[in-house]
This record gives sequence, C-alpha cells and structure tokens, in this order.
Amino acid sequence: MSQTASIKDVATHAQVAVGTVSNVLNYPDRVSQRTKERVLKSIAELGFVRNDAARQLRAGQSRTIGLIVLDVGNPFFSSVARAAEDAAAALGSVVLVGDSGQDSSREAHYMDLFQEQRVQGLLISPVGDVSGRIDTLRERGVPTVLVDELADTDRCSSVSVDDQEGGYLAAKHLLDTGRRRLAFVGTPTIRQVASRLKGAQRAVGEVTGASIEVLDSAGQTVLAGRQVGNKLVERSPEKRPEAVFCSNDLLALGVMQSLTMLRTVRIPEDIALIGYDDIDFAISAVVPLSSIRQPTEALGRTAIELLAEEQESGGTKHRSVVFTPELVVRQSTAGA
Amino acid sequence: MSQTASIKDVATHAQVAVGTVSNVLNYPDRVSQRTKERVLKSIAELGFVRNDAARQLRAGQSRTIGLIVLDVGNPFFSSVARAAEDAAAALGSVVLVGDSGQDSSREAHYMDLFQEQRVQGLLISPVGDVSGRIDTLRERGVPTVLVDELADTDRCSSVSVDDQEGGYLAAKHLLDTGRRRLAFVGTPTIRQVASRLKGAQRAVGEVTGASIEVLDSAGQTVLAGRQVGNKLVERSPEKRPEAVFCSNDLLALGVMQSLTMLRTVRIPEDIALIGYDDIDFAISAVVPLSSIRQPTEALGRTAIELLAEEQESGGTKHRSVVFTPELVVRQSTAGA
DNA sequence: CGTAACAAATGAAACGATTCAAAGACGAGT
DNA sequence: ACTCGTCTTTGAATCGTTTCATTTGTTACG
Repeated sequence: MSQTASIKDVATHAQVAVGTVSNVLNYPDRVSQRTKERVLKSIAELGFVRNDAARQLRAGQSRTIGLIVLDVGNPFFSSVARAAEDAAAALGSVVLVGDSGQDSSREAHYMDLFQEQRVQGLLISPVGDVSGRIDTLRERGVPTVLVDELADTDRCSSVSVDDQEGGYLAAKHLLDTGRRRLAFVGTPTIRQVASRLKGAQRAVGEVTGASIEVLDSAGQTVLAGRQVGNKLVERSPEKRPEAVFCSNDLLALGVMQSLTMLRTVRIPEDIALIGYDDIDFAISAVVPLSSIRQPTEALGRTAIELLAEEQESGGTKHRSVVFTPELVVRQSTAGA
Repeated sequence: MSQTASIKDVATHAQVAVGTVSNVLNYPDRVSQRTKERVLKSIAELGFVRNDAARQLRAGQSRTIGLIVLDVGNPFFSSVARAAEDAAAALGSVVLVGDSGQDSSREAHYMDLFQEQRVQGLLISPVGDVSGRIDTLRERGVPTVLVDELADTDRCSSVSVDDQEGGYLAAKHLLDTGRRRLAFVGTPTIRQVASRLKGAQRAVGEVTGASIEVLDSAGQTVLAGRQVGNKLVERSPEKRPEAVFCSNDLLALGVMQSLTMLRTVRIPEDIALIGYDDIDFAISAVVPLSSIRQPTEALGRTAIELLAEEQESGGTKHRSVVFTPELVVRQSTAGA
C-alpha cells in the first residue's frame, strides 16, 4: 500500500487478468462496462499509477522530445521552448529541455542522455558542427530537426530565420538614419552571429564612406554587453562609433547600461543602438530598444511539425523552413 | 545495425555473458582488463546505447527530478530552475521542468506525469493547496520540497523567501521617501502576492496618514502590468497614487511602459515605482527599477539539497529554509 | 438443438537492463 | 595432489507493462 501498486495488484484486486487491466487503460472499448467499472474502482482504491518506464520499455520508444538550446536564460530560447512544449503537448508528447550553454561537451552530454532516454526525436540549436552525430542519430531512427540553423535538405530538416537578412536590415536601418561609423558587438564564432555580421557588412558595402568594426564580446549576455559598453565609454568621444549593432538584445541592454550609467553618452543622439530578437524587455529599456524581431512562436511550433513529418516519413524526407526577420524601430535608433 | 543494439547483442558480439557487459558498464573494477577491452570494443562497434527505460524499470526509480513552476517565462523562475538543474547535475540527476502557468489543472497534470515517470522527487511552487496530494506522494515514497512557499515542517520540506518581510521592505522604503498614498498591483489570490501585500499593509499601518489601495492585475506578466498602468493613466492626476508597489518586476515593467508612454507622468517624481524579484532587466529599464531581490541561485540549490535530505531520511525528516529578501534602490523610487 | 459469429477476458511472452547466487579459474600453501 | 581463498564470469530471475493468439461466454439463426 505504501509503495506503488502494479497492474498485477490491480488485476488481483479486481479479480481480472492483467491484460484486462491494460485494456481498460489503453483500449476501453474492448472492455465491458461492468468490468471496466470494477477495474477503475480498484485502480482508485489502490492508488495505482502507470509505470512509464515499463510502458516505454515495451513500446521501444518514449513520448519525449529532446530540445537542446544555447541558453535557456535568453528569452529568445525560452520563448521557442515554450512554443515547442505547447505544440508537443497537443500531440501527447513532453519536451525535455537541455541547456548547452554554447559548450560542445555539454551539448554532447545532452545528446547522449536523450539517446539513452530513447526520445522520439531531437530538436537542436547546435553549437558547432553536429552533422556527423545527426547522421548517426538518423541511422538509429532518431529524427532530428535543427532549430535556428539552416540544414542541407538532403540530410535533415530545419527551422531557421534568415540571419544575414536580419543583419542587413539592422545595419541598413542605421545607415538610413545617417550613421556611417558602425560597430558590431557579438561573438562571431557562433554561426548565427557570423551571419548577422555578414549581412551587416553587405549593407555597409553598399554605402560609400561607411565602415563597421567588430567588437568581440565574451558571451552573449547582459554582463558581456556591459563589459563592451565600458570599453566604448573609455574611448575618446571621436573614436566612438556612431551606431552599435548588437547580435542580441541581452548584449544591447548591457551596452545600454554602461553607456547610460555615465551621463556623457546619449542614446540615440551620440550613439544609436540596435539589438536582435526583440525580447519583451526591449521595449521597456531605459531607451526603448530597436531590434530585429524573430518569430519565436512559429519557430517552436514549426520545429515540432517538422519532427512529426520526419517521423511519418521514417526519416527519409527533409524540409527546411526559413522565416524572415522584421525590423522594429524604437527610440534607441531615432533619427540622428 | 540500423536499430539500436541491446546489451544482449553486445554480449554475443564480445562472446561474454550479459551480466559481464552490465558489469563493465556499472562496476568496471569487477571485470578483468582483457574482457573489459573486448566488451568496450564491441560497444563501440555496435554503437550500443543504454536503454534508460529498462534500467529504470529494474531500478524502480528514475534519475529524474520534477520541478513545477508557476511561469518559466518569468526570469525569477528560470533562474531558480537553472540553479536547481546545476545542483542536480552534480548529483547525476536531471531536472524536468513543468510550467503550471498558475493553473491547478496543468499543475495536476504535471504531478501525474511526474508520478508516472517515477521521479526521484518533486520540487513544486504550488498554485493552490496541494498538501493533500503531497501527503499521497510521500506515502508513495516520492519526497517533495515546496519551492517559494513555506511548509509545515511536520509534513514536508520547503525553501522560501520571507514574502511578508519583502513586502514590508518595499512599502517601508516608499514611505521613507515621503510617499503616503500607495497602490499595490498584483493578484492576491496567489499566496506569495498576498503575503507581500500583507507586509506592505503592515508598513502602511505604522505610518499615520498613509494608505494603500489594491489594484488587481490579470496575471503576473508585462502585459497585465501594462493594462493596470493604462488604468492609472486614465485617472485624473490627483486620484493617482504617489507610489506603486508591484508584486513582481514583470508587472512593474509593464506599468512603467504605460506610464512613460504618455509623457504626462514622470517616474519617480509623480509616481514612484518598485517591483519584486530584481530580475536582470530591472536595472536596464527606462527608469532603472527599484526592487526586492530574492536569492534565486540559493533557492534552487537548497531545494535540491533538501530533496536529498528527504531521500536519505526516507521522507521522515523535514526542514524549512527561509531566506531574507533585500531591498535594491534605484532611480524609480528616488527621493520625492 | 447445433453452430456460426462475435464480444470479452485470459495469460504467457516479450521488451532490455540489473542483480546475485553459483560456478569456474587460478595460484598459494601444506 | 588437495584444499582454500580470491578474482572472474555466468545466466536465470526480476522489474511492470503491452501484445496477441487462445479460450470462454453470449447471442442469433437455421
């Protein structure tokens, strides 16, 4: 009684066979009203709870989907995760979230863990090149969908946002408002960041006399942004850029904190600032932050849809969905 | 080959017994160097991956800890969750996060789910009164720790922060800066919110001529805050409160958005504003937001520690840890 | 009354790991 | 040569479900 009852205990208590109890649970139509009631009564009395491990073992597969993100603390990813969870719940699945923290070994750790759990499928925002491992997974029947990263359509599915276009939009906007000396803040070792930078450089290339310098940040957090901001403040005013494009909003908010802390720099008059992701907090920043909005909700939902397609096709058909980002102009980049 | 190999396949391939393979995996010391190497080679060649479901079934318990929070989108909870995950990882466990969204039925759903998974234990920020269910869980050998909620020490363990004290600190601070007509924004149906309100009312009671009105918000989000803020703006200036205490930072940021949108209200001159939680974004708000800081990191870590204690004692010994919140003063409540 | 047709209930056989009592191998000591 | 002790290895039993070929029960019909 103290410990959990098994289906066998229920069967004994209700005076039926174990198969019947299982049928009550999984195929109620196959069981007569009378016995069904009796079994359900026993289940309630014994406080029986299905043992999922046993069910999975028999089924050979869990009802779990693994999701590996680069940083759950980043509202962009938590939003994608939430959308994925909701979409999965509608299919009767549960999403397990792993945070790689942009570290390949933690990423590998979660991939191993999810394999042991025999997840239905894997959604992953890869840190480095994981194509080899994904091939292995596919061979083993674990469909995989890349999230926020474009894939070869002949290898696996993916949902992503056109980062280069986003970077272009951001830089173009800064240039359109008259700024010429731009700076880019981020860690270009991350693919998304590199693409955004590339897009920005393309926009700069289209305007004569425009330039963009790259400021490498130690991470993609508010704190890292604050550090970069401090360095900017230390520079003599004429050496500061006229506009700063940060590879995400956390960095941008950090930079903003540093710049506004000392009252010598004004945003957007002295330095315009634009971020990326358009997280909820961007609008309520010291100076409402311009940003590039990504459809997080659609990303998460579509990732689950593609995973379902992969499963149905047995991992043979792949599809890539690319969303287009959108410029959101606020006060931080108001006309010079 | 395409599908995953079992321990039996490995045994056949390496020409040893299944028990030996298991020993290589779990008790490497019991196996001779020679066979160990042979088995490991076979494991690599067959691409064997342990089936966690089978292991759990045999073990009778998973290496998973369930965590049910009120809102993962709230940085307060995501921070607690992260700390718990890190602490659990150190013990070789994984944390599964469920979001109740302050809805009892979703909360119940996750409790059922976690029971089916035979989690090691449960950490929960309860929506309503779950003491009955927790008693049931304890009987079934699932230790539970309340998070952000004080428990009867003779029933289960808990980690929390003194919400009444936090509410008192916030209101006291507003009163200390000369404000008298206060407003409280939140949904007092949630226990934490009710306690914070109670603390605030105590502070108000200590000052003659001070008053506090309660503005019920539809939720605890930025959006809900914005709605309350809009109502405040609609009021004639003399009917507006002199200071607003929001039950969390999301609400406060929402209120701030509404108030600053129309340029008629100045923060802190016309209305002072203080939030709760001191999330990372509070400092970079339009007007840097005063708040009540809670030790999220310690909450998550301690929750796991208490769970471990519960497990060791077999669910007989309970302990409650209460942290003290801390006032963080920023510009949004600068002297009147 | 016999039997065909269908519905309901049965229970043994998986699933894949871990455990543990027992057997086997080997060297040392007498 | 024999026994004892130590170190390895073995393989059947077990965990709690689901599945499915069979059996049992019931009704309808010629």
